[in-house]
Amino acid sequence: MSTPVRVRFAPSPTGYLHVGGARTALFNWLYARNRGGKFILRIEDTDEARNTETAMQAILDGLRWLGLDWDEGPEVGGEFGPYFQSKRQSIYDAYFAKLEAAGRTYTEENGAVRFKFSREPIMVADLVCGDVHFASTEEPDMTIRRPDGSYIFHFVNVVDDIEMKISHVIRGEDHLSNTWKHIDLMHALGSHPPRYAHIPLILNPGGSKMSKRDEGAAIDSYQKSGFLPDAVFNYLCLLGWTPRSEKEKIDRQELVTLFDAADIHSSNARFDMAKCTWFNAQYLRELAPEALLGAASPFLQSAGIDTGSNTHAAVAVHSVKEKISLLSEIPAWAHYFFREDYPFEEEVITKLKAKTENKALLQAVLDHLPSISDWSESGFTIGIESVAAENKVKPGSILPLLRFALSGQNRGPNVATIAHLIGQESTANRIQRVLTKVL
RNA sequence: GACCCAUUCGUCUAGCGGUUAGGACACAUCCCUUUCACGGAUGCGACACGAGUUCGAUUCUCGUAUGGGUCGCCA
Repeated sequence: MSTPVRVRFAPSPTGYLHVGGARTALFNWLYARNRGGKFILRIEDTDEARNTETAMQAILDGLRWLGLDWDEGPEVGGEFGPYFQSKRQSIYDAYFAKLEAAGRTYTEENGAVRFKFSREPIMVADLVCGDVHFASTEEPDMTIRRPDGSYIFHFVNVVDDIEMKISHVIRGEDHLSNTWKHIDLMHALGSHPPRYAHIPLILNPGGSKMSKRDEGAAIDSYQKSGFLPDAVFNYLCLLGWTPRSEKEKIDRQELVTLFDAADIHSSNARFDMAKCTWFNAQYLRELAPEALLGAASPFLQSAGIDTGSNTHAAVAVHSVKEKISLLSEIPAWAHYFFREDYPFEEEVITKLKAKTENKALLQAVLDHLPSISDWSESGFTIGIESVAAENKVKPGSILPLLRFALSGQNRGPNVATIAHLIGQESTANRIQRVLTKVL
């Protein structure tokens, strides 16, 4: 009972990191961290024709982005390496010889080799699905080696799990039906099978398997659309697993503490982008101004916004934090803090032109501006209140006009906040410009 | 076709024989409010179906239906 926990994520570098694969990695990682075990990354690149270096980097990048660090594997090494199946041929040859010696193989006419099943009933004692019984009598013997001497997934997967002393195999439920074959192979090789935990699949909103066309299928798309890794991490955890906890927003450390493979569900879950986005909004709101600016800067840059010289940049970006759910929304909500040539939304122009007194009110504000000596948010507000009183209107009649003048749009943070951040001079210039050119 | 897994609001789920079947997302309404949001409140909304076991089934058993998966010299 004291065997150390060693789990692995074993992707095949044929494309990108899929959301289902990412969650498999996540559960393995959580299990290892919870039990004080090792999380191993093994690259299953036995199919030369389909594997690429860029695909492998995409997988590594995706795991790193999610904060899933591996204890053994590519770039970090480990005592059971190499961690690329393409570099373990001699190990496989040795195990293959063992199987041959045991009389459990036979060769096809063209040179491919099959593993002779025991044809005994086999039970998979699954941590998630319970005891699953297989008769193992109908299926044809499985091919384990190609005519060219390279090995098939089922064989190398099993050999590596033995060699790397994997204690628990946590993988997608799509592997459950083949697990008896792996156990049969393990027995033939004289090894004890690891514990298995087959986790439910992530389905698209339509209820079928997530494909690369589905929104949210590729992990790098989350980064591109402005998700925070912690939010995606949290959401993915809750797809197929529920902690004994009332809340849903749970930070990484607490998830590690709470995680237990026994609580993993056995039915598939559909992916819901709206809820994932909600999680992101929650995590976004926790970011301090500087952290938010850091996270948002790639998006600001790609929108052509330069925040470098603006000393209020962090505060400005922070002021729209509660308006948005994704980092990618920030440029549209905060661009006017960083440039004077911001656009004016057409429908707002039309609305303002409809009332002739609007122009006079803006002029009154402009005239009053120089007499505001305290350009703090409260100082500005007092100034606006006095303009309102002089013109016998409520501040609520003036503020929307100002918002439009200062930002070009009809939504955003407090007008006082905007005015304070862009400064007194820019405020006057912006009102002046609207008066002469827009209205 | 054979085998395997599953089935609670639209979605994610709680429930582990007796509950007004709870929460979250989404949606709707109201409150707050200079806007947009946040937040708060309320509403909408589910045990796939049929037998059996039981004093009593969402919960246990068996069927049926539906969904998903596996049966590759892909992984």
